[in-house]
Amino acid sequence: MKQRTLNKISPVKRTSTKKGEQRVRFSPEDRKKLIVDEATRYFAEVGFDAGTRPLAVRLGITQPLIFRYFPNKDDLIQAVYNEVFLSRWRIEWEVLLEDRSRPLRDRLIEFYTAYTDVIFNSKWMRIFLLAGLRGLELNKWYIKFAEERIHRRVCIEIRAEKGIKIKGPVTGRELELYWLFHGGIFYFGVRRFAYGVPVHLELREFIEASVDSLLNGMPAAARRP
Amino acid sequence: MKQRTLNKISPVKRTSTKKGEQRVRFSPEDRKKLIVDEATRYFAEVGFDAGTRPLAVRLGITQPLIFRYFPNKDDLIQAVYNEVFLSRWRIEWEVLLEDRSRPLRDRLIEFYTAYTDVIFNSKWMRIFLLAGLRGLELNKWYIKFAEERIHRRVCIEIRAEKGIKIKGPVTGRELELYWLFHGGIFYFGVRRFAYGVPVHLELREFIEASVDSLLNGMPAAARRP
DNA sequence: GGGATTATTTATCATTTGCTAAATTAATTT
DNA sequence: AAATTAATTTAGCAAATGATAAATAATCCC
Repeated sequence: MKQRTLNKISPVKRTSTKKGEQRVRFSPEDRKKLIVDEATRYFAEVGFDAGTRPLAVRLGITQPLIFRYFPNKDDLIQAVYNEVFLSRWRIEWEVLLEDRSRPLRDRLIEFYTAYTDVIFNSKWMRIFLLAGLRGLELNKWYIKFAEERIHRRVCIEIRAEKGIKIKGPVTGRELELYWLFHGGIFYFGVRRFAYGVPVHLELREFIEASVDSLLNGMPAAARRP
Repeated sequence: MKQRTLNKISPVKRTSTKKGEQRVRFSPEDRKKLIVDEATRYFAEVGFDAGTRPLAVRLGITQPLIFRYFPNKDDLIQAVYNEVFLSRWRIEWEVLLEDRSRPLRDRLIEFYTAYTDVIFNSKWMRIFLLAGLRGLELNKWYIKFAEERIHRRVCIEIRAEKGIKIKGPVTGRELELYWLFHGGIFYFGVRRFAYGVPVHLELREFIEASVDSLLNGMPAAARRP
C-alpha cells in the first residue's frame, strides 16, 4: 500500500476553482479519509440529516465529488460510524480489569480514565446519541458489548475483592447495579460533551469519587434477594 | 372556553376525501390537539427532520391543514416540546423529598417511582434526546432544573439522615455523586425506552436496589476532600 | 331552508435534497 | 513533449421539502 502522507494540504478553501488558482488533487485514499474526517465533525455538529452540499463547502470541494467516493449518503454515514466506533477498544483494558495483583479501585480508576479519554468528546458522544436515535443496531450491539467486556468482568472482580459468596453467573441485580454506576459515568459525558452543560468536578475527581461510591455502595445492595 | 370533547373520532384514515365519504370537521382547539398529539408520536419515532406530509397521512388530513394551525414547522415542534416537557413536574414531589417524618429510602423510592412513571416511555425519552441534539437550550434548562429541584434537595436530606457534618452549601462533589446515581437511573430508561435494549431487572426492583446503593455508597465518598 | 362562516382540500410554487453524466484539467506514463 | 489516465468540476434532473392562495364543502345561525 502506498500510503502517501497527506502532505498537500488544500491551500485555499473554495467552492469552485477561481481563475488563476491551482486545483489540488489527492489520491483516492487520502481524499476518502479527508471526507470521512470532515463528515464526522460535520454530522456530529448538525446531525445526519444535514445536506451534503455544506459538507462539500467545508471540504473545499464540490458536492458530486463526495459521491465519487461514497456511492450514496448512507455509505458515507456508515464510514463515519466505523471511524468513530470501531477499533477504539483496547484489549489491554480487559487484562487490566482482571489484574488481581492491584487493588480493584486502582484498576477501575485507570480503566475509566483511559476509556473516557476515548469517548468523552463531543464528536464521539453526539455520533453515538445520533446513531441510537436512528434506530441503528449499532447501539444495541455496543451496549451488549460493554456488558460482556466490562460489566460482567467487573462484577466478578467485585465479588472477589469484597468476598461476596454468591455463586454462579453474575445476577441481573449485579449487572443493573453496575449499569447504575457505568450509566452515571456515561451521563457525565453526555451532560458535558453532548449538551455542553457545566459540571461541578474535574473528570479525574469525578471518576475517583464515583469508583469509591460504587465500591462502598454496590456490594450490600447486590446481596439482597 | 368551550372545550368540546373529542367525540368525533376520524372514521376513516384517508389522504384525500373519496367520493361518498363525509368529511369530518373539528373545532380549531380539537384539531390543534389532535395534530400535536400525533406529531409528538411521529417525531419521537422518526426525528424532527421527518416531513410533514407523512404526518398528515397519519392524521387523515391534508398537509396544508397543518400549516393552518401552526404557521411553520418550528412552531409545531415547539408545541411538541411544550406537550412533552412542560407541566409534568409535580410540586408535591418537592414536598415529598423533604418529609423527614419518613425514612429517606422510602421517600426516594416513591419519588423515583412517580418520576420515572412520567419520563420512562419512548415518547418522552426520544423527544428529550432529539431535542438535546438539536442544541436546544431546553435540555440545559432541564438539567439545571433537576439539579435545583431534586439533587440539591436530596443531597441535604442525605446529610441530615446520615449525620454528615459538612456545613455550608452542597459541594460540587456531593452534586456529582448524586448525578452519578440520577444519571444511572436515567440511563436505565434510555437503554430500555430510547434504544429498546432488554434490561435485567423490573423497574421497581431496579429503583430499590439503586437507592440502596446510593445510600450505602455516597456518604463516605462525599466526605473526602 | 338559505345565507354566512370557516374547516378543509386542491393546486401549486420555490427551494433543497441525493445523485448522475459529461466536460475539464492535473498528474502520470511513454 | 505528447498521449494517457483519472481526480475534479460543471450542469442538471427527479423527487421531496416547507409553505401559500384560492376553491370547496360542512357546520352554524337566523
